[in-house]
Amino acid sequence: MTKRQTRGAAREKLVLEAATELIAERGLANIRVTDVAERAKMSPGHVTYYFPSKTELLMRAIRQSEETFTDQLEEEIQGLADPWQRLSRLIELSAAKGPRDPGWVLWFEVWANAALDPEVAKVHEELDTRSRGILADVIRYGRDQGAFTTDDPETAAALLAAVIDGVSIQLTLGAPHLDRPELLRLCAEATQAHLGRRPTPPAARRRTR
Amino acid sequence: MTKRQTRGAAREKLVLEAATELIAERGLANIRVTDVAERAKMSPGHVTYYFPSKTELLMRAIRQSEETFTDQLEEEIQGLADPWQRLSRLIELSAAKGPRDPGWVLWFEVWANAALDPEVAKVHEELDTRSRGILADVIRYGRDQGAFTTDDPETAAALLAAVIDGVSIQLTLGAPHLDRPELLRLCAEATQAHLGRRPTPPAARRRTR
Amino acid sequence: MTKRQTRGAAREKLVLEAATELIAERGLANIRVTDVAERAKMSPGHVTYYFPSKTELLMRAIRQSEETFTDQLEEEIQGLADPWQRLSRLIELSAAKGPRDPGWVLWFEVWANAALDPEVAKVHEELDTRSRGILADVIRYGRDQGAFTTDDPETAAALLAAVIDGVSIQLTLGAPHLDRPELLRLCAEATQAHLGRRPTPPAARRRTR
Amino acid sequence: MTKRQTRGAAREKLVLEAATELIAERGLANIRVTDVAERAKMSPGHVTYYFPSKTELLMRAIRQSEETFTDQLEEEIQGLADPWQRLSRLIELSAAKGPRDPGWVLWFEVWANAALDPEVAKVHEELDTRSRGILADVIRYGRDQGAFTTDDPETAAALLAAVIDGVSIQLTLGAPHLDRPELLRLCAEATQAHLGRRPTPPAARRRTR
DNA sequence: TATGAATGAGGATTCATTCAT
DNA sequence: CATGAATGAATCCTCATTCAT
Repeated sequence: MTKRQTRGAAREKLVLEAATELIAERGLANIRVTDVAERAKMSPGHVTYYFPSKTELLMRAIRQSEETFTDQLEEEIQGLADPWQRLSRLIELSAAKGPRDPGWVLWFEVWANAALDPEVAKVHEELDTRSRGILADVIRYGRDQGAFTTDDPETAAALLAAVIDGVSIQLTLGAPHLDRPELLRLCAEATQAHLGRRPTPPAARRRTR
Repeated sequence: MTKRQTRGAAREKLVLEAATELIAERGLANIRVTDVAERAKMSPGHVTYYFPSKTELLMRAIRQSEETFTDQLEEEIQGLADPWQRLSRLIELSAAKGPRDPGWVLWFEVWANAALDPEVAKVHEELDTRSRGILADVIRYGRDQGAFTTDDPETAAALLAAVIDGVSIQLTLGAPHLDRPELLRLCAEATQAHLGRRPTPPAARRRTR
Repeated sequence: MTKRQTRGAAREKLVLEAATELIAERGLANIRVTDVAERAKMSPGHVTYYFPSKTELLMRAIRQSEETFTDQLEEEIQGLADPWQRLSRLIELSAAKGPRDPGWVLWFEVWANAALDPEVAKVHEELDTRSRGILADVIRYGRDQGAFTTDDPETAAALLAAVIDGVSIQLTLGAPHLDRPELLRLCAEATQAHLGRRPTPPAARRRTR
Repeated sequence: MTKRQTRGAAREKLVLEAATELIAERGLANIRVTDVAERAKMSPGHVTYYFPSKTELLMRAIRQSEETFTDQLEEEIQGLADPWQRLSRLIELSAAKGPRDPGWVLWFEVWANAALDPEVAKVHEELDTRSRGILADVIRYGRDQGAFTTDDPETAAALLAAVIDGVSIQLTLGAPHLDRPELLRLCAEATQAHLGRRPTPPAARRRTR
């Protein structure tokens, strides 16, 4: 890898980061190529040089953001031996941290656009599949450890994904009716009910998506 | 109400319907005042006459769509005496009907915009509150009938809302991993686990949101 | 025709005229929508309102210019009873008036673009067909009057068109080797040779295309 | 000439050829420096290194293309002793070969641009003069051989040039009214009429401009 | 020589909004 | 009420040209 390539990759990453931030802040439809360029400290023309179309740019930004999160999630999860703790930590890390959580605002954009644009739909499915795979892995691990009772980890993962999504919507939009710990407890409870008993109440720690 | 007012109201409704359809089809960001005017068979100038700003127009379209649905939902639900049946029918009517369900695509738009625009956030909270109120009513009814065990219908409603939302995202985006009946069963199951046993298997009928 | 329509048509004509002038002055590739708008005294957006694309605008400008000329040509030609005079006047009116003759610069643009763009090719063929039709009519008239000898007016028209075009290129580009009267004489001579003898030398009058 | 210079000249020629092809294919206005660079298999920066401005590049491409053709034309013509044959072969080689003949599409560009840009006008005059010189030479040769009757070869050449140009426009733009042999016959006929009788029927061979 | 990343002015096109009719 | 022509700011994208390597 030459110096030039390194530099190019670095600048590309800059653009991606700028785009990611801006989408979360203002929404896909409300940012201009120029905004991204400004934040990435380069010319608008150069943003287009790397990313031929606006859509292209935004798609890539979304994918990168999610991959970064997933990598961190998997790594942290591996360190926990107790299945219930692992599950509970997964929920805590995945669910929205609170109003306007950038990671989830990004997901809202993906959902809205995936429903309309086949290109985005493809990206969504890809990310969604990987994400659900991680959930299923956690469940399989618990089953193999004898902690969970299930013969269909995929279905359990679908339920888990649904609750996390549903609860995160409420958290991201600042639903004033329940606080975060309570909502996360609901997630865990629903999953536990599906996977078997032993409601080990999860200890809560923090981490921003 | 004079003839003129009646006519005006009718045309206003036309615009609203046109806007609602278009948002679900193409997304908030991709429709123009002119598009709405064309579909409502009037001039762009006249659309603006009724709705001073584009935002205004879209906000009202969203609210009206949801109110229509809620009205129908409540009416149909009232007719069912059995609490479990009522709950199960609620889930069935509320959850997405399948890929690209217009009602849910609209919700995706609301989420994405509510996270960024206080105006939309206000509308979202209003609609969301009413919606969760209906869920809580169903749960309270079940508790009063002795079918459900809970001393916090609001929390139960929050869980129910979360699962319906989460599952509907998967259905609307055409997740290929599970089919609708199975996903609805997951919703019912999770709610039942929270509210007490007695898993009355829900009878399935159709209705479009 | 209402006042509004009249006004619309008038403004459309304004745009057309502005575009025609500008193309002849600077060439198709070197004018901007803004330039046309400025000369037509309206906003650039409105130019696009009438003519969705730049190409569209320019095509129409070209067609209108040619039609105007053709109409005038036909009218003037009709007035001449003598076939040789009619032919000679046709040549004089059609051929380029001198360096940078606007009408012919426009034709250069048409040729260059017709060779590359099917849309323009279609317009060219249409105009070219009408133009050659007029030449053929003049020749047929001469034959019917007993002045010309030919049993194929179309072929004679093709030759006449070729000489006029060829000579006009030289005149428009300011070829310094021959003057206009001499070149027009060559056109007439070549046609006469093809159509029969009696080389009535044409009397020259002026008219700008 | 060192190896380096040879290599440089070779690359320069590559650029010229690429530009020539592209202009004929897409038109002067529709090609980018980058396009030329791609076809010449070098970087856009390097194309600019050889040709400081886009205009410069295109001018030279046009000139080179024409010189190549003229050289070949003169060589082939020399081989024919019979004046009428020489003339007829000249017409055949010079006139457009059919729709979209690249050499003539290039000429269309030159005409269109020469009418507007003095730089191009200069190049056009230079090429045009040389070209008409060849025609005049052929005519002088015929006169010296006693085949043609004329005391003004320049004028005869002007007529010949005009017919060839006019007929080639029709051929290049795919005029569907006459076929090539017939049109070439018209060229020869018109020239013969001007130069004297003795219509030696021309033998037809091929060559691309 | 040669590269290709980077620039940034330029220009077509879009579209909410206004307003004369 | 209703129209739709007219506006012109906003914005995406293009591309000749530069320059560090």
